Amino acid sequence: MSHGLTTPPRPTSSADGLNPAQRDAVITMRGPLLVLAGAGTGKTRVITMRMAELIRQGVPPERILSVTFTNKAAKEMQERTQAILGRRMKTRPAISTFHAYCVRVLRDEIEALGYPSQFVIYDRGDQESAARKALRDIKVPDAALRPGDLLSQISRWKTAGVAPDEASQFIDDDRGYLAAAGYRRYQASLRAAGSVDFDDLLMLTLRLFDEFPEVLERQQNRFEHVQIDEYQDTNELQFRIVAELVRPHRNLCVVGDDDQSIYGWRGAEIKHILGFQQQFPGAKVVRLQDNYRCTTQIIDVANKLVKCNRGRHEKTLIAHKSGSDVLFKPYPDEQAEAEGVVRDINYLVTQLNIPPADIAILFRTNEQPRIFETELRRLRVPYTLIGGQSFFDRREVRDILAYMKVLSNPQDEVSLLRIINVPTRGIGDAAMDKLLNEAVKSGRTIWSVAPELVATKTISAKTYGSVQRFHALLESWRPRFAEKGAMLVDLFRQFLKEIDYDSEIEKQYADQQQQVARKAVVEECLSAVKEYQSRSLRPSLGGFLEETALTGKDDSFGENPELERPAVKLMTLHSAKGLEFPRVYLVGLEEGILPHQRSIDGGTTEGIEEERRLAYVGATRARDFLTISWAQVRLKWGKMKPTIPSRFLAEMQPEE
DNA sequence: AAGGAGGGTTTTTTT
DNA sequence: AACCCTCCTT
Repeated sequence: MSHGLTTPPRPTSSADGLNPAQRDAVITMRGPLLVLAGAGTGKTRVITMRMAELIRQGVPPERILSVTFTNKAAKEMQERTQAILGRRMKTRPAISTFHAYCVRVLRDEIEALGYPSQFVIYDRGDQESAARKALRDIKVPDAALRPGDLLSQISRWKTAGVAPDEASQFIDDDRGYLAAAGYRRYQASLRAAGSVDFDDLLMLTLRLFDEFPEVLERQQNRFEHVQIDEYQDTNELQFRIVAELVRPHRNLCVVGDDDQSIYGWRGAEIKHILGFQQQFPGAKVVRLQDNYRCTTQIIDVANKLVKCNRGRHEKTLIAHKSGSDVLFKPYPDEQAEAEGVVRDINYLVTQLNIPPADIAILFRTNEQPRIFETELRRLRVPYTLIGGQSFFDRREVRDILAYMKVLSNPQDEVSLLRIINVPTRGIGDAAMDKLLNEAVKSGRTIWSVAPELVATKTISAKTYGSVQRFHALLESWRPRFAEKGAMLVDLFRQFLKEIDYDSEIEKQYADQQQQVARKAVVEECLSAVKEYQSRSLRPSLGGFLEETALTGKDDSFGENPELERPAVKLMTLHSAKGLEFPRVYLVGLEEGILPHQRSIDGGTTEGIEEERRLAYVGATRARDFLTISWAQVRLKWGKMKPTIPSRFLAEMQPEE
């Protein structure tokens, strides 16, 4: 049987769902291979199988690099491989996200680029603060260019490999001019703090590869095989890193589904999966179209929907089990929608004994779950909100992480700015403004310009005293945290006591219950540190921060992983990628929400097509039951506004 | 400098 | 409706 474009597979008796030719290609092939795997065709299983087979054939595990999209997926793959191979695996395959892989390379090699090896990774919140500060430093008012917009422009530039100095060549209007200036300032301040953002991790790795052949060679020699999951979501930088890595042997296996590409806004380029055969001539292509997850009814609806997209590899999923019809439910308003959905769920859980964990509510934006949460709480249905901003965006968590960052890195001005007056210690906005202006102007730290400003009476002696005291406090604690074998949790608890962080909470929240809840959040942070310390070989504040930046919510915080809790799952369509549930409620199918207003306003077909793929991803998360709902009236900024049913509804049920 | 009242704005998804 | 910013008072 020939390789190349294989025909849709007939289901075979083999449990892996591959026909012999595919099996052959997937498992034994070297050289470039593209596995086009539709939703629910078991692509993770295929990639794991391949890895296990390579190891069986004698490839040392550590010579295989598997790149996944999330840390959660990495962990899962690690476990599956372990389960297949058990004791035969003496070493472990390198399984990680792109970013985690880059961090490992950079920790060893980044000094060549003039960065400290102990660089700090800025998470999304830090990036926003840094962008805000950059705009402040160059005196751009918020109205002219929002920090969020600056960030996405910076990200686009970085992904395209445009350095700060070059950015002005790529602008066509005043906003672009401001953005270019903002980019220069932003990057300079990260540089000065020895910090990197997510894009830097990729960009700097690529720069190392480009400028230091011996570094590239070391990495190339490390791996004999590279495989990438969710290939449809790779951006330009990731693509180029991979291309460099596999250049000597071309043993690259990528798995993905162009119909599930939902990160275009983050720079993901469908062209990489669509053009794989041009990029890697001679590549074999295997299509997996047998869906083992959903019912015929669900697949039918999903197929109809995604067929409306133009730029895609043609394929049609084939379902293998029948179930009940997909339900389409209009509700008078959003309140009724939440009540209706939760009433259904409550019935399933209490009357039919369906495990709550079998049920998911999926939505487009993070403002949607609120009302569902309220209903779930009212009926006492256990639920968890996945992702979103729940934990990490809480003020206390951000404060605490900022303190840790400042303690582990004196240069981190962005974090310092957040906490220098939290709790209030007499360093007000006016004084900070002057300190920062002088610091920016002379390119020094606020600590070193403070004496001059007090001498010229720019700041008051009282303020100066507070600044000095705080500086001394940080300096006295820093070495204690840096000590070898320091008990991080205990130290940090003492530290919080000394700065009297509790007083901040008490001041901020009048309500007793709120205070208790917020203090519990602080405790949660501390237990995360404790947990990290007990598991880590050489624990340090920096190590903890790196982990939280990279893995975020899944691992380092929270007792048991959110996803495994016996509760109804609430999450955005983006977070639902890669998951499946017996029962799914896809809510808010309205113009302006799905497709999102911003994509509609963008006016491009690609924008709408990505929204359509998002709906497609949502629908195909459901194994057996899918309910799609929308509200006919929705509360927007305190006002009821009639809605227009999503265009996707008509596409999913064409005869109506 | 700090806290509180009043007014204006709200535009997505996340490694 | 909720949040953030600004201005005002202490």
